[in-house]
Amino acid sequence: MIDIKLVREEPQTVKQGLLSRNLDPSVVDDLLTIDEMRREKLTGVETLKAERNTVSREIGKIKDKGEREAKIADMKVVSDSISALDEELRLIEEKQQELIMGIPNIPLAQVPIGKDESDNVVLRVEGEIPTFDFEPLPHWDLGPQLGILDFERGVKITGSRFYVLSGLGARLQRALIAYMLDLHIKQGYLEKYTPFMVKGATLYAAGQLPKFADNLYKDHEEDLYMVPTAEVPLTGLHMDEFLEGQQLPLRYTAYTPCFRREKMSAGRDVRGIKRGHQFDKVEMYTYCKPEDSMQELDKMMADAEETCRQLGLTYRILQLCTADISFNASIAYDIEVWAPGCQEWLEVSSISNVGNFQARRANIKFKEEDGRKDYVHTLNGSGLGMPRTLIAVLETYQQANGSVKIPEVLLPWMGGATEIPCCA
RNA sequence: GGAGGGAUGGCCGAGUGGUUUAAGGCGCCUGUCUUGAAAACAGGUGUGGGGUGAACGCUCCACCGUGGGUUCGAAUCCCUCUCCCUCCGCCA
Repeated sequence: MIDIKLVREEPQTVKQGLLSRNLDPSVVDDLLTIDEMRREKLTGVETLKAERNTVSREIGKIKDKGEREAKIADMKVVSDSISALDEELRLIEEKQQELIMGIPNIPLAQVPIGKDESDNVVLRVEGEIPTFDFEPLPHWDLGPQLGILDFERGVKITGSRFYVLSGLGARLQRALIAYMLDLHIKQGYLEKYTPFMVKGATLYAAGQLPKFADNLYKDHEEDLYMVPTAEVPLTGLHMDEFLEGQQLPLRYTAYTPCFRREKMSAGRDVRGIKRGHQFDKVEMYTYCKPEDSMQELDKMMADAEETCRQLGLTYRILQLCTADISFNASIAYDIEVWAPGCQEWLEVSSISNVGNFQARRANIKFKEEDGRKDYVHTLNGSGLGMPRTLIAVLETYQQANGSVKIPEVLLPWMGGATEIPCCA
């Protein structure tokens, strides 16, 4: 949520932010108009309330019956006006809130302007595009051939875009998760195990509601949603808290499954397991002071990148342009790994500095010993997203005989297996 | 699922319609005293929003778990929901 004071004081900044995201800036003027109305209405009703408070206190002390009755009658009229004005004010505030909740974060000046994702900037590519002396298979052929990936039964028990991992395939994914969590712990993040379901208020705080309601799975009788990313419960952790300055930065890592309807992506990426309604992810999340957030962004980037490097994957770093950074983000980078079988770059991580955008919604502040108070900055990044990392590992480490070698760093979790044999 | 109890400031805790403008205590901050500290004493100490001002500030409104209601006036009365505790039942 952006600051209404910023809209008031620097409407041009906000408009430019919207323009850079290719959005209509006229909402800023609407907001200014409604804010003016709101303050006018507020001043009026508060004056009446002040009067009522004073006179009501006097009424308690008045002994003369006639005088007392007269004042009560007067205040009844005042009270009725207050009720009416309060209701008008409520509607105005509701409208204002609705408008402000719909405004995305303002991109930082260094974010490249772009029209769509094709304007993202490839900052660098790490590792060589691997070459094979045989035709590398895409995972949708390789997985079933190895007996570790079962599309039909996933569809049978749940529906399209669901699959079952089996044997060493399931174990490989579990190894990836365990390895990533352990790595991030070493990098200074505290592991959290959170609920996989959250209430509506938590999703509002994280910026997922109201805008992305379509993408969420919701319980049909309670106010409970399946998490679309661990970012949501990790934001919720410190919702409505005043943190001590000396506690910061707080760095967390968590594994959760993620549940998304993917209505927007109907028909896209239907082949294989690249995009499902349920996927696993290890997330990194940082709360810090505003002055430290760019440095924390660099750290989180480096920490996510280290995962790809240790896994021996070929990857590239993209700086997202204004059109492609998420609603919450002020600046963001993606990490994409190369999948030699399906011959494409797969997004396995998106790392964002959210600034105080989420902290405002979630009401997370910190206090310094010298009395300074401010909203924290939050950052989030995947480290990494699961099925796609699994795809890249399978496709990168496949051998001519049809087997798949296990990357060195995963061996401690593989129960002695060093490869997935071709007829598992 | 059933029965009962509870939710008040950073913490403890009083408060069943108007001298409560949330008592008192603890903690914290400032000052006096002291070489320094402790103790003692005095003062201060929440969040959000509005108005005003160059600024220290001044002032008003709201907030006693949530959302409604009754009333001239609600922490206090009524309804709703949430959460916590105790006991019973069921259960991986």
